[in-house]
Amino acid sequence: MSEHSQKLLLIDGHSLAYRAFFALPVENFSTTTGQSTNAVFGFVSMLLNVCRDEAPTHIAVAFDLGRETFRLAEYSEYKAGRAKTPEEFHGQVEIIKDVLAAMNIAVVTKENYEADDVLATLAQQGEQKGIDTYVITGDKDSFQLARDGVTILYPKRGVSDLSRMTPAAIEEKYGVSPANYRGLAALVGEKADNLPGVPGVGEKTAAKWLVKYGDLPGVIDSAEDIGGKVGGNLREHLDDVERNYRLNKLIDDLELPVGVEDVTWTGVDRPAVSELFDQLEFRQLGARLDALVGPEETPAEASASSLPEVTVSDSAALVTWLEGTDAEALVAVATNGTYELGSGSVDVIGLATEDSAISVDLTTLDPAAVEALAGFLTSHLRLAFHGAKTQLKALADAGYRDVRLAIDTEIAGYLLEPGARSYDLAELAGTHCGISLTEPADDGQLALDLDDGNERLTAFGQAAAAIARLAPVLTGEVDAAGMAAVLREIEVPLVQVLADMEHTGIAIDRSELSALIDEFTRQAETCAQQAYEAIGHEVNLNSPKQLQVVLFEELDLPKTRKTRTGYTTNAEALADLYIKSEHPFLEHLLAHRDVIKLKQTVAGLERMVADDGRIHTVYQQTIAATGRLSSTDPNLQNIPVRTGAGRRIRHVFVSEADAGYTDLISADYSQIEMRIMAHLSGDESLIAAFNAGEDLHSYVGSKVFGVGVDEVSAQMRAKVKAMSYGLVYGLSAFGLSRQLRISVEEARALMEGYFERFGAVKDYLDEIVAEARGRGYTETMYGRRRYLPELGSSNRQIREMAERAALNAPIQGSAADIMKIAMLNLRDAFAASDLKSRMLLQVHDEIIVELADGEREAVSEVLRTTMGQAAELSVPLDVNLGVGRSWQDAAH
DNA sequence: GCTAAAGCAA
DNA sequence: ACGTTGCTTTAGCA
Repeated sequence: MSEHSQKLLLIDGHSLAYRAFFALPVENFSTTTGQSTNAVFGFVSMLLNVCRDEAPTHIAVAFDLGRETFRLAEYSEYKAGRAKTPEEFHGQVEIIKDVLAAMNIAVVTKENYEADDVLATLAQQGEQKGIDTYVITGDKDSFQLARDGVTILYPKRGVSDLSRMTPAAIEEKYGVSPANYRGLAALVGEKADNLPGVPGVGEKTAAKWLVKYGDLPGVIDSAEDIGGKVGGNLREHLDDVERNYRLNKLIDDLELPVGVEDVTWTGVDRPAVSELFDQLEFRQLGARLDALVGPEETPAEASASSLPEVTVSDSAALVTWLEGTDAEALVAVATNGTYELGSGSVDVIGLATEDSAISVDLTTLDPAAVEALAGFLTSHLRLAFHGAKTQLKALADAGYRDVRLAIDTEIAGYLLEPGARSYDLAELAGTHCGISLTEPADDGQLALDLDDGNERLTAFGQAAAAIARLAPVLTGEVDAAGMAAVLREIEVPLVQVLADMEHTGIAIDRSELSALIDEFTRQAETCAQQAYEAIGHEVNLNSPKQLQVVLFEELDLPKTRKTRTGYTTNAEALADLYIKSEHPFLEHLLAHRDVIKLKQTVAGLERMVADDGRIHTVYQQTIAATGRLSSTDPNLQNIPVRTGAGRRIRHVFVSEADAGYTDLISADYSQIEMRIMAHLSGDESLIAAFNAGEDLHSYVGSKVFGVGVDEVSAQMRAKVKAMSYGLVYGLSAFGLSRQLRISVEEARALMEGYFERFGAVKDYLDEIVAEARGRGYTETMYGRRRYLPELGSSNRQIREMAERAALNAPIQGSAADIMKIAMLNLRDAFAASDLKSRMLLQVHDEIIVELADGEREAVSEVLRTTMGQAAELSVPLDVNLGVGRSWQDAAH
């Protein structure tokens, strides 16, 4: 290529990124992970346009480097008074640099110099080599660089519309040559750089003087000759003008690590750019890049088509495959099985490495093959599953015990995006590996043709093959996000602990349960009859719609708070209505509500009692966005406890005396979230409160109300307690006032008093939200993330919800992490001491253990110390214990 | 089969 | 508008 056809493109990276940031609405540009991308998008879009229009052969992007520029050293007020850069801009410059790296575009910086100096130096070099040069920058000082062969592309509005500032264009616009532009800028001043000019002198006057006296030194020499008010101003501000003139000169002879010849543009690393654009969720830019450099061959198809062919294997082939598999290799497993009400079975297993996959019908295996498979599953060190827990339970029931889990791709997917709805294997394989997969029908959806048995079989081999490909990709992403320990040391080991707890289940006193059902059913009927009598007819008390007719039309009671579909009939509103009207219908309706809820709860429990007389709840490990577990089938984490009638339900959860388990023991963390808040905020007063050994809320109350601990009244304690707990949820003064039934003013005063005493808590909560807004996610003590893209929403309600979620997530999530660590350590501690007692339930901050005969003292000690030592905080982790035959009796 | 409303837990 | 994280039940609609 001959020299004169070369074209050099020089870009001021920071200046263009910053302009792009303000040109594009930030709320329209953010990834699902919460990273703002508007500046990146605008910058890259501009870059692609210019590359298309100018077809440069050389490109360099300069960034400012170092805070102590020589200009600042000379003038300490340089660029002072600039608005702080918005949170959402942070990080975007680094991403732009990543994109540039992927596009093989040189990034040039020079310590203590600004980007424009770098550009001036490169432009100077370009000119000497006779290369056509284009400088893109939002800084007008660069106009001094314009000459034949050096054009400034100056963004008019936003970044997409660039003015071509040739020497002629500058002359026309400002009335001075590019060489004189510096003088003009010095006279006029530059507000953005905090460089004041001569008052009353604008571009027109400055240009007139420069033309008349030749250049700025000429103007200064002739300052005495200039009359009028502006002449006087000039003479008064000569120092400023000379300073401006010195500072706005761009340095064009820097020693740079690279020269013009080093910034040849050789084309883009298309796969790297694609991956970045995927991460940034840029769709249209990929197509525009294709138009520029030609489309990429699709590696997605390549990897999908290279998924290994699935071989349907018999006993002999299975044994051969197992023997031929490297002991170090990652082996993925996908099974077809069921597990319900405490027992399960498996009939198909798919096994795969990265390049080999088999499917096996387990019902056809001979004993030797079964033994070989069982041995493999318990000994192989790198087994990967997708949703292992159910499969481990089913495998155990089928005789394949102690399967050693190394990685679960569903959990890895959850950690990467804990707010997602599901972690479907086919979806993850598609988005992370470009594999398209038709999912095997799992959970008993076996309505397939028997003729199609082969297809059903191979589906599991194929799933295993996808897992084998997916696992290293996902673990790499988890590691990169700093969650390696959360995955490998908490979540994956926990799978077996939960599987064991679910498999064990908790014993139910069935006769007592059915007696409760009868009792609640009778009471519900009585309440219903009384309610009907009060209004003279029957109505479906479970139907809010029908109730609204009765309450607001028939009885003409005052309207309650509006819901989307009408007026609320919730308990709070009904209680208010009862105070106002004293209508007996309301009384009976509320009583019915209470008792029907209890009836539903106990009836639901009875349906879930398995043949072994126990309830086997299922813990969901990939649902709660904060890292908590949840419980289903049935939910044992919301069994009533606040009312006497509710607590009677806990009386049916018992230890199984006949099997040698005398009691249940319940261990719960005392105020764990408040303790975490004390630890994370480092608030000395709150830490002191926990170390004081007094009742926490009374102690805090004594500080807030300025009285002695003994003088804290029950009301004061209740207020402080509500306040303390509300903090963790982002409670407002309004919410506090409503909960405590006090005025908003009083609630606000209470909050102010609280924050006065516990200021570091407030600072910490504010900081969590600010930090989350900046980087797009929150983090627990152990690095578990929660992404909150809604923090950038322009919808206030959505944004504020995200803010409350942000301040809650690290606290609730750290508590969840600590409890999970405690559970792992408890499992080990029980095993180490050869204790027969076993963990049954987890209710967020509580563990229920079934206590084997004679182990009360030992287990109590293990629970207290293991839970207490699960984390090292700056406050003690207190554990409360209670023992009794039933869950209720074990309450403390 | 879906959503809304209700209410239970930490 | 106003307090986080969940699950289950029922009614009522499609």
